[in-house]
Amino acid sequence: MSLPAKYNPQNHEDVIYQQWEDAGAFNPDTSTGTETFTVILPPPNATGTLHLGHAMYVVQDIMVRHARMSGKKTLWLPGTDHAAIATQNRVEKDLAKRTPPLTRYDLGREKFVQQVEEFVEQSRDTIRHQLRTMGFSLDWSRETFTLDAPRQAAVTEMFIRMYHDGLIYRGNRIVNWCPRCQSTLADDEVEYREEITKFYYFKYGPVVIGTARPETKFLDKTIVVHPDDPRYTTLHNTTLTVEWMNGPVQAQVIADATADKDFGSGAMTITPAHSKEDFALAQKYHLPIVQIIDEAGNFTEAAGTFAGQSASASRQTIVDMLASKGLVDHIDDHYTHNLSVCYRCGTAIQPLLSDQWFVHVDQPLPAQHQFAGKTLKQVACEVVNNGSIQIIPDRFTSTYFHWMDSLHNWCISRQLWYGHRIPAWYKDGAITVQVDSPGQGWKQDSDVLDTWFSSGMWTFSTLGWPRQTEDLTTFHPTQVLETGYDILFFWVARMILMTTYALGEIPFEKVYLHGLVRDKLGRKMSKSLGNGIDPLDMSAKYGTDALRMALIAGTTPGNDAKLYEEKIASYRNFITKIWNVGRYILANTNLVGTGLSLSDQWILSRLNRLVMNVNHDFETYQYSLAAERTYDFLWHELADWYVEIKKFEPNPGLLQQVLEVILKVLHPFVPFVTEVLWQEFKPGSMLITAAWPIADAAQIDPVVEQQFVAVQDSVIQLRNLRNQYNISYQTVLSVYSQQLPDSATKTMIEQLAKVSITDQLPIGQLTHLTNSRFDFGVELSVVIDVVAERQRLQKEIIALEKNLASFEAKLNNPDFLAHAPNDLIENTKKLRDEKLTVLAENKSNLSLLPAALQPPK
RNA sequence: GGACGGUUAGCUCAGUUGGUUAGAGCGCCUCGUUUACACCGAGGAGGUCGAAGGUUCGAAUCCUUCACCGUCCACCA
Repeated sequence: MSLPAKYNPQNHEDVIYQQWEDAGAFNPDTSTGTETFTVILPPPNATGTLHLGHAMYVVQDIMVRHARMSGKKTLWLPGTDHAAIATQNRVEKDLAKRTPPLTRYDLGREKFVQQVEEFVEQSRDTIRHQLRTMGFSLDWSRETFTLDAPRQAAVTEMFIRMYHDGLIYRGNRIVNWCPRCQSTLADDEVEYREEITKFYYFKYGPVVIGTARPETKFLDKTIVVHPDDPRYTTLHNTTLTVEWMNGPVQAQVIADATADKDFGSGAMTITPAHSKEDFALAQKYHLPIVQIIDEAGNFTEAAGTFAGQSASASRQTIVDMLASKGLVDHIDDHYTHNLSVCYRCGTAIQPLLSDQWFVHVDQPLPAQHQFAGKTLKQVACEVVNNGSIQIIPDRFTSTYFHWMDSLHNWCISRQLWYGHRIPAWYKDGAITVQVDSPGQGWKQDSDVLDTWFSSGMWTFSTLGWPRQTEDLTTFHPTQVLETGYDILFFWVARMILMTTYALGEIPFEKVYLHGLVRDKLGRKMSKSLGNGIDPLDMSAKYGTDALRMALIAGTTPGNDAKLYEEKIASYRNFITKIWNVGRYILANTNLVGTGLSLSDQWILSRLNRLVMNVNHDFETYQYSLAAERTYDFLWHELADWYVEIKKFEPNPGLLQQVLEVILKVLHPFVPFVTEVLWQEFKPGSMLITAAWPIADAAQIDPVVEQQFVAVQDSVIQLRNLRNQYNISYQTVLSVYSQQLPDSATKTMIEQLAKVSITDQLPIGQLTHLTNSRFDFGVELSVVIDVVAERQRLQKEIIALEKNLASFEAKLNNPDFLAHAPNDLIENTKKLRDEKLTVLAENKSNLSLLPAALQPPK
């Protein structure tokens, strides 16, 4: 059976994945390991398809495959997130495209939710397929969904517990309202967009006030000035009658440091129902709070004649009206400010007053709790602070603390139809929180929960909580959470909050944050830019293994990585290389000899060194380094040198041994091609039979490595000489050496450089090879081009002299001799002497050159 | 406004606790139809490590300041 010269991934990947799945190889229940290794997949949103960001899950697959091969009972648990806002928006968008366009209200809640569920079912199928295509070794038997029945039960239970512990409350607060989504948003779901707009200055009694949003100012009757602002000292705590939008109003003046003396006129009026800061002031001074704009973005009755009209559309009318009253002082046309917008749809946020559910992050936990007396916030800080949870890279730790410090109570109710219904029931002003309806006439809260509430429970709800399942005791806490740094706050922080509360333990030991995948120009990949790369396209074109390598190599934790097709193509070449090395070795196993030659000892030393280094890389989460190291070994040591040497040297059966180990080391990165090759010479699936290799330190021999480097150096020198003088490999070059190397080494150099080494002094003059550890000479008569040879020697001499100068400078420096470690000094001396010898030879060659040969005519 | 990250070869990036002559891949140039591989092989050119100071026998690496690019947080009516 002979393998084709090119590896075609499409012929193997699906088959191999199916084999793995059929064998139950991803299910930890089949493992006899005692130590567990658990990773819960960050659930992709059920909004359609996976993108390259999700392809970064490959980091988890590498961790998980490595752990599994190392004998650990390994669980990687898949699932999807219902992503309330995102999914609902997606379906609403589809509805709007229909003829005639539909809204969710046309369908009604029940039918609409049904539509969303159908869409989600379809998405989840696509996602399952994509995750398999990427080769991810997920335990599909434990697949979950944030909105399936067990998770529903868990979320409801959590809400009820937190409510009874006083950690969830209902309150009337300013919230971020998205008029398009018709829902509240958490603080961190609000994004800011810089915008140049008009800034209006109005005459308001004796002061001038500034605003970017005149339409909110109808009922303003409180002026705030800074206590130390000399311009307004006389006004403090007075009440004035001022002419305003709907006629004269009674306005009181408050002195409070919130007012910025240097901004605008230094005086402002406040709008308590539509600004967080103003709301806080209103509470502080017990001012009336009246809503002017409603959930739809229209004026309420409070706006008088404007009631029912769109607030944003009425801005100009209102300004005109004030102008006609002579109340416009001036207008600044180039005011830059940050407009707050919805992170989902980009619509401008309308802050407004509303009854909502909140998680209380500053409420001490009850007496019976593990962390009794501490607040959620404190616990979440503590577990990171004391090292129970480690964030990689470390610098995100301070970001985490900073965010935690400024965390306010978390608004968790969303006015959506799709999601976890809030288990609160109302009747005649009474409220009760429980799973089922208390009885006749009780109405359930119509809101659903923020999607991060359920994903915050992800490490334990997926394992069966609140039931004390075997999975929960076996696999929790998990070892690693691997995700993008962009959701450190959204998700990671909330998982820590909720898990420490629910279980009294951490959700994971390490948080490994990967960077974002960007295009070649460093831009975020997005549909609107059209610069996205579909992982499935790349997988089909270059193979999954190549895509995986491209995603890992050159990426370090927390730093963004660029991905482009050429990079994937170059790793496709690497996969072909693996294939061909494997193919060659498997076809040439019969040339058996005995005893270990220099090259055999060398490859064993290098191989064991590689395993040792890769182990260290895994321990320190440096997957990119591990991948590159292995790449380099396979291509530039095993293939370029060892395999080439074994074409003429007796083979003591090492080739296959080396292949076996290198396939294992490669497997977490490129599971498919390694599995295919494995099955060519081993019974059974690699995934089940291959154990992670152990480095044998006794095989690592620096002396052997050094000896081999000398051979490599000489061969490269000789090849270089050939290239320089255009001497074809058909011509066997005669090389003189006063002392012949041992016969195996002699053969190696002769074969690899296509030369013949002799100790018979030739008739003509010799040119010595720079740096050659074997002190080879080549007869000058074969060097045809005297001018070129002169140039070559001169160049070498200049380089050598430069080197020499730097060594001499060090060695002549008494401080260096006094402070530097001894071996460094010795090494420097040795190098200096070597350079000196070679330099002398080169100079002598140069001086002989014109005498030995006539210059060309 | 506050903080963080980046700046190393034409491009994309490595560079472990300061220590021999700063590396790789791609690209480029020269050569090669040597039966594992042209998705290949051999060789080569190319960098005063963003700038300026400082610490040190010794700095890409540590410290200070600055410049440019990027990101996050906060947000002023």
